[in-house]
Amino acid sequence: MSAKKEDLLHVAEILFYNHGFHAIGLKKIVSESGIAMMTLYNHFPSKDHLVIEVLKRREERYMDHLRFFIDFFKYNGEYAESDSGPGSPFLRIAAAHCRWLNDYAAKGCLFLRAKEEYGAEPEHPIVLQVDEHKHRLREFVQSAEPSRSPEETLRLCLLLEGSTALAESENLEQVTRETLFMAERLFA
Amino acid sequence: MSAKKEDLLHVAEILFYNHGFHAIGLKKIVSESGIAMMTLYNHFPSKDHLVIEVLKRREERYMDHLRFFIDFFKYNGEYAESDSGPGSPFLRIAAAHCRWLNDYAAKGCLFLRAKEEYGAEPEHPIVLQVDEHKHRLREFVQSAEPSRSPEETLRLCLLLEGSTALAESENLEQVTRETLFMAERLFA
DNA sequence: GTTAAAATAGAATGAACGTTCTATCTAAAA
DNA sequence: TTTTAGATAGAACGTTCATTCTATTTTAAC
Repeated sequence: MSAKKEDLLHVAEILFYNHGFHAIGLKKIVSESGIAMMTLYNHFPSKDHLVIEVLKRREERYMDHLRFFIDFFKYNGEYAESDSGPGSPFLRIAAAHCRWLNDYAAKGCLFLRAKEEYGAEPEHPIVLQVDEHKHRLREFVQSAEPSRSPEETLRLCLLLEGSTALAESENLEQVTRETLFMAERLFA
Repeated sequence: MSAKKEDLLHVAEILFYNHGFHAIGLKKIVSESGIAMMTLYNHFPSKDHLVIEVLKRREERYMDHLRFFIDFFKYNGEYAESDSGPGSPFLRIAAAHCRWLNDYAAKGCLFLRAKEEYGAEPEHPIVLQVDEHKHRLREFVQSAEPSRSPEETLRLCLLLEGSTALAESENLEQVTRETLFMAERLFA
């Protein structure tokens, strides 16, 4: 991947996340990333393709983040104040997700936001990309602790979505604390 | 309130909810509601003012819905399959909210969506309107069962946000079932 | 029935949109 | 050194945006 393309995707993700997909024009993206309009169209045939690539790369980073911090919390019990040790994978996922919120996601879930903005067409490629992402995330959670029932997996996903949404309007530290408390109550 | 203004706000809310705020132009709103452009500007000085009025009315309907179904579920224990009777206000709020999701909110929280689309300016009137709405909602939850701690109130709000978000990508009946299950586990 | 004010339809405005075009520049292959 | 292909900057295209203007019609008061 060329350095210009990296810059482009980096700037595009920041602008899309801060302003929304329809609110940001390609001119702002190329001017802020210092590349030419035709270079953008050389790498991506349309704005929609750029959006999809941004989503793919964010999913990759989010999943890497989860995997990294699940392991990290395994050896550092800081996901909760209890003495119960490193905790189950479910608890570590909750902690890793809250860390993601703190570091990168103070303005909601970019995937849901994309689905909301393009969701009037349920077969739109961007919408399908988001649906597939949410499916993969649920499967990741399930496979992290296969002994859990599908219902328990859905409950953890609900906690993750809830913490993301609530952190948009409430104090993140409180949201994190209560998310981990609820996860312990439900999955201990 | 004139009938034309009612039509305008009704159509605007549907279009905003289905397509997003930036994606919908005023021309589509006036043409779909069958009124003149200058009539819109006679009632609302700008698109932002129209958005705020749409949000105000949706909050009113949502709160009325909650109040109505909290009472309804008080005398009809259908919020859960348990035999525990009509349940606490917290449990009834969870059930009423899931009913709202089923009837009116399959595409996420319109308030959060507004905050996300206009949130680049934290002092934007639309953003402030959303912040105030979320504050009022939390106070409503707290006052519905004053014996609950602020932490418990935040936990229920997290469940509400989580069910709204998760219902965008998962089956609503499953989401409802697990939301009520979690509420019972946490607040029984 | 006349008059004053409000509401109407639809065009006009200037800016921004996604996309394409053009003409210049860069850099390796021959 | 010349050739060739791709990358570049930025203007141009046709459309749509929020907002304003104009000219006509409707409404209500006297």
